[in-house]
Amino acid sequence: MRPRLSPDEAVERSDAARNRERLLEAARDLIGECGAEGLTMDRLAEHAGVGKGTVFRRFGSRAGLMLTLLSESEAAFQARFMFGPPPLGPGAPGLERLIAFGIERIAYVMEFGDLALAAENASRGRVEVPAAALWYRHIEVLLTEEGFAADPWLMARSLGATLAPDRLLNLVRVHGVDADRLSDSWRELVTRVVTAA
Amino acid sequence: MRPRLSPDEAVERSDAARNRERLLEAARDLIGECGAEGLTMDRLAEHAGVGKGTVFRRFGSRAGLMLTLLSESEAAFQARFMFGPPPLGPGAPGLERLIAFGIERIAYVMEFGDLALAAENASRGRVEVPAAALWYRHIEVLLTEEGFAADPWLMARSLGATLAPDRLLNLVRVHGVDADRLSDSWRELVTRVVTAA
DNA sequence: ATAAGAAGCGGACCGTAGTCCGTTTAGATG
DNA sequence: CATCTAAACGGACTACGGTCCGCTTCTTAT
Repeated sequence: MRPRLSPDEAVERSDAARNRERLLEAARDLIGECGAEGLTMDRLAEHAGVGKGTVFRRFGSRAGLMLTLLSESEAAFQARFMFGPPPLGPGAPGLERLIAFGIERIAYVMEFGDLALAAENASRGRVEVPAAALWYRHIEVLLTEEGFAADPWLMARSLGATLAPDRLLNLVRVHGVDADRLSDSWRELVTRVVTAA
Repeated sequence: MRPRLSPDEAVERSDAARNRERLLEAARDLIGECGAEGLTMDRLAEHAGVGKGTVFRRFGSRAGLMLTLLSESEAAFQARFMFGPPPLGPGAPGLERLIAFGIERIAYVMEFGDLALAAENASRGRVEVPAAALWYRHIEVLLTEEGFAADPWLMARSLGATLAPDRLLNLVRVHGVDADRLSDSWRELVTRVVTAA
């Protein structure tokens, strides 16, 4: 009898693995050529030499694809604020970590912004980027650590909204704001929020 | 010779006016039936008995249509915070007006959120809702009035991001947060930002 | 090796926003 | 009333994201 595999340990079929590699490579190619917003699922399928159905089978949606492309850099970012050296990682006071978090996030968006933007726009009904829950939680913990008692859960989300890629990119690209100015404003914001009135 | 009219005083042709009325009525009908997200441009055209091209000629895009539908309530909202009675309108201290502004905005989004959401999603490249410039300016002025000196322009936009319809609706619909809690958090936020450290 | 069944595959198909362009018509002119 | 022209019209067309389902291929048990 064929051993039933639990979903976790299900093995990927070899052809499936090959196609996934092809698709990711093709995706990076196309993004390199045309930018993230120039990547369409049809062109990706054609460029990778697979059917369109395969693309959607792998990644579920365009957003899912973008998320996959982002995952390494996202993971690296997460690792840095959770386990890395201070002031971003543990070891520094909460406020300093909060400031560092925003500044690093701003830098991150400057680098991977288009991709993050494409990942956010789940076509149907605003699906939240899964990593976001982690950032919010992180901010919430730091707020609490600094003695912020009034609904830190919600305040974390408000502060996090300030760092949303679409907003930041809009400020930079349309209004010509630079990263330093964004960082200064973030510092001012969180400092005032944390400092008891 | 036919007098040349400047673009401002160009008169709308009678058939155009008739069609616009038909379209707006049909749009309100369909939204009443299916909600804002259920309104498609094809169905609108059919329901109004006009061609699809006419719909786009009138409103430019789906977002433009939604904006038009919102315009009266938007105008009313603007009038209230610019000329209405305190604490929302002039006459109250800046901080109180700021608090009132957020609370009213939250209430507004609870009422017209879907429409506002549909108006925001300009399909091509993040066009800013024109009214937003006014809100931001309003917040900026109030911040300055309260003695906030560190880049009030940018801080106004950060605070404004907190009140974005997609975010608020997500909190309410997905996380079950209610308007009062949002209002409390807003009060806390702006109070801390305005109160000098 | 063979058979069986699950996993994967592909591309026709759908709904949607938005564009294009040949045709119609309002309404001003004489 | 006849004429003329710019504005308005309409619907076929494109591009895109996403779904569906009959066919193919990998994997494993016999």
